[in-house]
Amino acid sequence: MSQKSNPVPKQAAITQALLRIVAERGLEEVSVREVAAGAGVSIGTVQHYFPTKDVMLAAAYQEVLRSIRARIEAVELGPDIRANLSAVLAELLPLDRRRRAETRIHLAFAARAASMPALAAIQRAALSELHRGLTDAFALAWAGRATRADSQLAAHAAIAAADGLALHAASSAGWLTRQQQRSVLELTLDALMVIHAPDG
Amino acid sequence: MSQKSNPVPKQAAITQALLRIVAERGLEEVSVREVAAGAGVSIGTVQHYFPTKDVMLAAAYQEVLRSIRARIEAVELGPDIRANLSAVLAELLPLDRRRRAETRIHLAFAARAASMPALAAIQRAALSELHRGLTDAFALAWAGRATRADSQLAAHAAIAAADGLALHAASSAGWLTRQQQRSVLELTLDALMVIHAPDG
Amino acid sequence: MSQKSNPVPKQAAITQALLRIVAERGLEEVSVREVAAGAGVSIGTVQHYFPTKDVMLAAAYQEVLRSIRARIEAVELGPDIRANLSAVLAELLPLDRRRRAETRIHLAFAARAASMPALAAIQRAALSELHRGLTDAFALAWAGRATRADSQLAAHAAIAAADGLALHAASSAGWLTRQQQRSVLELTLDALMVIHAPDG
Amino acid sequence: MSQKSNPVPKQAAITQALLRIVAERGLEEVSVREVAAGAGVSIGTVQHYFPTKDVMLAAAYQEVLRSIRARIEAVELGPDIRANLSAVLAELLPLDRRRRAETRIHLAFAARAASMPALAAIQRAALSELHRGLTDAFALAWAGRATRADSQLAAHAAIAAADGLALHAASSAGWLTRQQQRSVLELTLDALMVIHAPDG
DNA sequence: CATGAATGAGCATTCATTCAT
DNA sequence: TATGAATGAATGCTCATTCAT
Repeated sequence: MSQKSNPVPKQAAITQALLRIVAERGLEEVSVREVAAGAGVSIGTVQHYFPTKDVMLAAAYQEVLRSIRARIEAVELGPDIRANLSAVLAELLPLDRRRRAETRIHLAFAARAASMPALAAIQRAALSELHRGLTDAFALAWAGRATRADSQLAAHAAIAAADGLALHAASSAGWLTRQQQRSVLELTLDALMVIHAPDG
Repeated sequence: MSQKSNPVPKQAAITQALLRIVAERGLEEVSVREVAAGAGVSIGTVQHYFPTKDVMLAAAYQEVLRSIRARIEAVELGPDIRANLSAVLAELLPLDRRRRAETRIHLAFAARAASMPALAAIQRAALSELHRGLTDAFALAWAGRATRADSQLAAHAAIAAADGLALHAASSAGWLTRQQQRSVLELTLDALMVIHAPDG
Repeated sequence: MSQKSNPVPKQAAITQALLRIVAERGLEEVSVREVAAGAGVSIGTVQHYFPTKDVMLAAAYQEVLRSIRARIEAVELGPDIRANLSAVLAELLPLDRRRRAETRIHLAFAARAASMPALAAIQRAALSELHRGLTDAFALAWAGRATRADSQLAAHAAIAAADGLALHAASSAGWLTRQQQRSVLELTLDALMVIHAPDG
Repeated sequence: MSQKSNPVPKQAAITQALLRIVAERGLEEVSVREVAAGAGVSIGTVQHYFPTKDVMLAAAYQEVLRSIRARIEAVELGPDIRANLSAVLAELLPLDRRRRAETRIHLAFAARAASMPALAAIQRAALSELHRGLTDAFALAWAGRATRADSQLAAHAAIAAADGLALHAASSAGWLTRQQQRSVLELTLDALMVIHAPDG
């Protein structure tokens, strides 16, 4: 069609279409048919790029995790570690349209990962990277006052808090307001920080 | 109807078969056929009790939540509130075979609830009940030193922590050992309690 | 329920419900379920009165033919044979709400009769009776000027004309206005009568 | 595609199989499975060409009407209009094996058209075309002695007579012999022609 | 690189019917 | 007389996938 570049490479159009369906209707509504229609290509084309549905799902999951990671990396980090933690973890909460979509997608894949080892591996890698960053942050904040193991545990607690909130917000629509999500996250982070506070 | 008793009422056999499939293979593997086979009844019988698949899913979800609630209510509560909180929330973690199955089921339904309002309503009711109990516990522990709102927030944080851990453990097999799950939960509860501690 | 009489005997309620479904949605939409629901009785009750669906269909067909025959017999016959013919055959055309329903029902059963001998036999009996009456009418009108065979043929032609019009009107909604149906029927009867007219 | 020719294109094989089932066992016995088996293709293939059953039915109906029209157009027309009318309308009567099949099919679809507007539209178009031709024939026969409206009415009467006879013959097996069908059609046409005969 | 014909297993659901009460 | 539990075959349809072009 276009003489030079492909403004939206088909492969990307396909994963984006898939993620749109997951966000709007859930992972169980994803079919090769629907994805092809959503991407404006033929079924054959979808399967040219992704030989099986599982491969397509894995690619889409990679894609959404890449997107979340990019957003986290884009967070402006300052000298206040506590504020940095808040800012980073807030990116995991469904606080705006985009994050709401991502959370739904993430939740859907997380649930499916429970019975699809390939997805579980992808997720573990993403969790691992985030956990490393948070551990470093806690270690820095508690410089000298806590062990590496303490920081790792706190990092686990922080991610669990954020993902737990995201889970509740995404699956029980209306259960937690945006304000409540923020407050609970702040509360948990405050509480965790206090444990090894200078005069704790 | 029958003079004595129905050793395993068919309706219960059907929901149990459904939950077994969810635990072993995931919610997306649930089909009326499989459920009927698993329950040892005909397809027609399944649909005599549950006119549509959605009704069947909702009934099964109710059932698993009832089961979790029953386990929580069976927890021996003592005078030590902090210990009670641990014991109750540990019931949400996949620490043994039974709880692992329940967590997978719960996660699967929670994800689907994101696009099935009927399931979301069921879940909200269950969350609400648990939240009330935890709020009371925090309020009792902090008697006089914190507002009701403080207790409610802490309760949200505690459930989020437990469900976040359960989510990670269930979906990223191997990411968190049982010991880590326990430690992180204890850490979070300790941290939350400290906030309004007598000499905090 | 009612202490004394059954205001609407269930058997009749069932056939009436069936005929209502045929008129509104077609014979292929008739199922034991729907009929039971429409009659306000249980499926078991329907099958108590009509052991199989075919029996139920036959009974309903008998019923609608009985109803048509009753209407024909209720036609006020006068000394003018030509007028009587018009009046009788007009009862077969879907000229008002009631006759429209009956025509649809009749057409549906006639079509099915092509592959259900039991229904064909019922229909043949009804046609036979009507044909006898019309033959007599033509014979009377043509007294002495035509053979019995001529009258029989004319009777066949008259019924065919009326049923053909009813077929077109019922199956091709909008193809023939009520006025057109009447005019075509009159034209055909006029034409048939003329053949052996006194000075033909 | 194929270098030479597709001896029996699958699409046609499918409609033919469907029509065979209708002729032999009735429209209510048509199922996608049976049609696929009858056409010697897979279920998936049937639904590749006809996404829904209704689309398949409509296509088959178009096909049978096309076939009837082709037979009518193949009738050798001569200078004798009255004879032409006979010849054309006789094509609508189930006088031989082929026409018997077509009549059964036509009747089945006509009945279903009463509750399927899509089929009704198809039928109306076919009726319209036939009606136009017959109107022209009557007009020609009555040149100068009758209005266009007279001819239209007579055309309606002629089609109604033929379709009425076909209806009776197809649905009440044995009710009308082939000879009777012919005689009644001739009688009706004679009668209609006489009305505006030169010395009528 | 991209298409779409073709497949057949699988899906949820509806069906008429049997049977015990 | 009337019910509804139970059955299992059959329904229209969607599915992921293969393959020839």
